[in-house]
Amino acid sequence: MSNFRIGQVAKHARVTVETIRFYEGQELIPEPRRTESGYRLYTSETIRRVRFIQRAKELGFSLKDIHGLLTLRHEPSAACADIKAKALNKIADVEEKMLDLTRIRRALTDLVEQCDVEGELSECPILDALDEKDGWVGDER
Amino acid sequence: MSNFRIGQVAKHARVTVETIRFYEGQELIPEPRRTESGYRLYTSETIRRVRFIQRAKELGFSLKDIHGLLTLRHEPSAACADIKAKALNKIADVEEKMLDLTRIRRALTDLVEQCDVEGELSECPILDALDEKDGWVGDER
DNA sequence: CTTGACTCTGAAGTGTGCATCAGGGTTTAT
DNA sequence: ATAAACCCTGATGCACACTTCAGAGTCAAG
Repeated sequence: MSNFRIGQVAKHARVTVETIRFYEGQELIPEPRRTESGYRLYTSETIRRVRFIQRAKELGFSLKDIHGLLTLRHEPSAACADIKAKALNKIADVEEKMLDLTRIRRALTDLVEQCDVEGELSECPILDALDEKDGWVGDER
Repeated sequence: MSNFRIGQVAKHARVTVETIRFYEGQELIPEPRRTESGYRLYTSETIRRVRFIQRAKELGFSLKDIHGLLTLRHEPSAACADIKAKALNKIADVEEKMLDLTRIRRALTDLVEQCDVEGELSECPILDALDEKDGWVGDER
């Protein structure tokens, strides 16, 4: 169930072979072993990794973020406490993303409802939806 | 409560003036009126818009997506049904993102727990997080 | 044993989302 | 009335995440 060549990995993970090689350069996937002639040989683990990377990207994580996620558990000499701290930070990131998504969805569902009730869209509920957590426009950081 | 110049808008929206002008070029914000000498004059509506754009970006929406969101409500001759369909598509996107984030958070909290209980972390739980919804690696489109 | 699909490396190019610079004009405070 | 702070346009530069060459070797099928 192993020994995929780069093209097969690409197909299964729905990316191009160049993306795979690029990820290798970025250390997002480990250097694979090679055939005698130099062809890369992968296992299905790599396919899972590449798929994970694609999903995480869609969620707004940068490749750097993703690298952090993927290497959380075996940092060079990290004490368990360090790993935990980092993981907790990531959790906070994730939760903020979720909160914002909730607001966006709220705005969108409001829009749909207005669509249902009237044939007419007077005001823009999308613009309103992300407002309330800031006060008036004049608030500074 | 109106008549902001570009620098004030930038400050209130926590971006640079270049970003504002860039957004104008991308038609993400409307062309503002001008003073006699050519200075742009905005209302607080623009500040709200720019803030909205920043949030949506953090969620992984591209500027093109955001343009779509912002112009949903007054498409040239779009039937309400078209607008609704677009909004529903976005909602589906958002909900998928939320599901994925939930899975990632789960993986991260599991990781933290393992950290608490043991000093030992066996396999990478993060990779598992986004796995189950695809079948085996061999599924094609 | 040749044709076509696949793979290799390294370098250069692309699209997005701005940031920076060059070379000016405008406003405001002192 | 002049310096500081702001604004203008248009061009160029930059980080990120790839994509596209260019030029060559490898392998399976007929």
